[in-house]
Amino acid sequence: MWLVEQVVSRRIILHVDMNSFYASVEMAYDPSLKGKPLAIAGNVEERKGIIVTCSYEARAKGVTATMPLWQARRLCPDLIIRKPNFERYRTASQAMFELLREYTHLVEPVSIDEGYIDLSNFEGSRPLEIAELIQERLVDELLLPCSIGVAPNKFLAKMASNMKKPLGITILRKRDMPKTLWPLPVHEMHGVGGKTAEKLHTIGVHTIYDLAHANEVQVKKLLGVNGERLIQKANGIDNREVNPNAIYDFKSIGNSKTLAKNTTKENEIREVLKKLSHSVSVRLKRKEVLATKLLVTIRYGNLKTITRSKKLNNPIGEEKDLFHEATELFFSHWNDEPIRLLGITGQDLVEKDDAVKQLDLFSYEQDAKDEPILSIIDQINQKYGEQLLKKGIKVKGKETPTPGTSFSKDFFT
DNA sequence: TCTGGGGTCCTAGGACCC
DNA sequence: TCTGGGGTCCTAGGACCC
Repeated sequence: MWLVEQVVSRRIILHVDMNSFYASVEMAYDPSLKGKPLAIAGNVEERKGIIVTCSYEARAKGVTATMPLWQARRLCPDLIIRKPNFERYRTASQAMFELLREYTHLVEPVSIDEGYIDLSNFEGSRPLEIAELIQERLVDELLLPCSIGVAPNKFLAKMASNMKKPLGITILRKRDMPKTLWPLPVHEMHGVGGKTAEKLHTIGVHTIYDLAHANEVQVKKLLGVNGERLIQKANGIDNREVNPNAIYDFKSIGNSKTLAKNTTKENEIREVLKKLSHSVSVRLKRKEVLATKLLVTIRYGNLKTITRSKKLNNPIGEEKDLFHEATELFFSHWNDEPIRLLGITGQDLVEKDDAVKQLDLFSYEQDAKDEPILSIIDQINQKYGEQLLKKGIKVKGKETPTPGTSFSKDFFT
């Protein structure tokens, strides 16, 4: 126990946070944009465009992320607006993480533009020197500015990287907390949003100090298990590890689209669901996974948003299957009011190979009673024959198990 | 002229089973 | 007569983050 605490307390974690990432990448591609008020905005030609991110020159004029485009233009008439170019951002992101991995493999990307590094076992230079080197190199080699937090755990590193922007490096030790962390309003804490802050205010918690010293029972009653975690973090305790493999266990893949105009037309709705099914299918295939649960999001004209989901008998990934399930879900729950946004998300993802094995076991049990055996074999062959063949598995057609018995491994040669 | 699109995690109620 | 209690699965919604 003593040993564990020694090890834990000696960790050195960096949080690297890229400064106005999309805008910086655009500036790296087109140096003429440098030093100018630049905003990246979606839906530029439609009425619902909002600012995704903007340069510090734009921020100086009052432009902020999520601000409607028309409002940003009014605040900053010479604002340069670019549409997002995700391919570019992904490429820049990869280059950025590769640079970080030159120092250790213990790099955990959190999103496209931020990540944690565990330098606890790094020999040689001091953590601050490494942070400075990383920051310099990202600017010199990729033209991308970042802020870095250096701390004994993820939470403090995250809070630290947020303290100096742009191009800051902040060390936040536990003994610095009373001076730098505790005086901050509680809503500036990572994990505390508007609603949680409001709830905390009702019990007299206004600063991170207040939270650190709040009554645990009271906070837990108010916020559930999250309340306990928040109190721990406010006290500088966070034992979460830096996990370089976290990016591989993604849980869902979805796409949604705010329509140019609200609609009640069925053919338009089908058209949108079709496009969404297509893009989700492409992304599922790229990651070689299938969805065992499908979620449809409907946002009405009054911004009321509902989700309807369905557990699927068989994992799916094909556009037509996604479309089929999505339309069924949609039309059995739509209240006929005008639609503003539609979304399709595949959840509970399984590896394609696993899915094939499981499907065979189940599909026989479910379908066998009503259908001739051969047609089930045909079904499997039709749907998965290609994949099975690739793996050197051939489905036998001559076996005739009694309906009601389940498939065994012997069913495949 | 308000408010996009990609996610994760947690909670809570009902069904169902033992 | 008047109904336990625990566990799991499914679904819907909410909060939060970038």
